[in-house]
Amino acid sequence: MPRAGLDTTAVVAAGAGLADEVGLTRLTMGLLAERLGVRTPSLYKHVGGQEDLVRRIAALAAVQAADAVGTAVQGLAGRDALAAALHAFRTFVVDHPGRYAATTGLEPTGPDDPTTLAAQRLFDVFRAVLRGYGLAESDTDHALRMFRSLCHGFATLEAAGGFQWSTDIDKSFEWLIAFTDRGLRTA
Amino acid sequence: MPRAGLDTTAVVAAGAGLADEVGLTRLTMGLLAERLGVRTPSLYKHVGGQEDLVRRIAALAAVQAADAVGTAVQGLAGRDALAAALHAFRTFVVDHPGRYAATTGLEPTGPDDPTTLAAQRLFDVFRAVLRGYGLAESDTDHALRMFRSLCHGFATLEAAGGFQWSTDIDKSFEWLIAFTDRGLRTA
DNA sequence: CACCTTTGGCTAATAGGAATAGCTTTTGGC
DNA sequence: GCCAAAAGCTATTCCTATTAGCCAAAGGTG
Repeated sequence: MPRAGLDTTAVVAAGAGLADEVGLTRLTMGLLAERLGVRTPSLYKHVGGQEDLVRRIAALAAVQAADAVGTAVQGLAGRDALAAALHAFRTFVVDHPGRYAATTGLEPTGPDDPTTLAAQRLFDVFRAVLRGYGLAESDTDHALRMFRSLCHGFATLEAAGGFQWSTDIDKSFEWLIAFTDRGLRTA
Repeated sequence: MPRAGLDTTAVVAAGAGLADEVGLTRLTMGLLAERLGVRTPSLYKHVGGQEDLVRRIAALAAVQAADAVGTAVQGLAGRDALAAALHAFRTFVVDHPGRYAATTGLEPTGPDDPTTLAAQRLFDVFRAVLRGYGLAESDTDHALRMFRSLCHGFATLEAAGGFQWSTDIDKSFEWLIAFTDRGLRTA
């Protein structure tokens, strides 16, 4: 029997892709194994189990989101940076709902948790965007949390199909950007 | 064997309570049955299965949240109403993380879905709060979505322990209220 | 009160997914 | 070519959801 040549990274990447396709809740070890052309128990040579797999997918998602937002923000400041960051984040979540879902609802195990570290990168990018608004030092953490709540809330609601009625979601998003920009400038 | 005297409402209520205690993901039919002093299959006389149970818990949560926020807002307007609504919502989610989690991540089955109807009640309360700001008709839906994203994002992040570092969460929440009020008044 | 239908509980059994044990073969360094 | 480690496999266990089918309790009706 020829070997599949898997390793942890490949398994996690495939898991993330599969989660995006079928939804995180329907991501099963058997389905992932089938996708990789392997029997289920073989996966346990590369990941510790389903919980470990989800944690690793979450870490991957955090890194990728931070990269996407960081790249989008390059060379911009103020409202342009804000709009670019929000757009990039939203796009990431819409394109990768499964792996983003992995990041929600996991209690952090500690400060050396890879997921925590990856999330830190995303915070740093957001913090850089806020810097352009010249907030007082004492306001920065609050603004960061507000910012994160807004991004996370909008993204999860949209990904879950939570916005029911007909008004154009893109327009709402632009409105939200303008709203945030206004609020930050008058802080 | 004496009867336990269960009905659908009792099962759902117990399920919601248990979800709050142990977390929605650890809510199992066996655990719920044990809590009710009954064997697992008996639950299927009252609810259609686990998915149905979660939907019913979600509907319950939406109704209760709408009641809590609606009551808190009574007789208030403007910034006071805004602050009261946000506080009530946050308190509800912190006190009932399990049942609130049930409301997230379920695709709406249709417009006559009880969960959708219950959520509608919550929207109406929020809409009433916004009315106090005298927004243009065209802005209302956008503001409503923004509002909802903010509430949902903050609440889920806090419930998941997502706010890591040390800054006081209550202070951040007050800051968020002031921020929103400012943004809405200059809309 | 006897009867009988409905209802809510039970035991037993099925199905499917996660995870482990232990065997086997490939792979890569020497 | 030899050998230890790694990566796959089959077989098995455990746990949870769910269904089938039986039986007793409640409650209405003569």
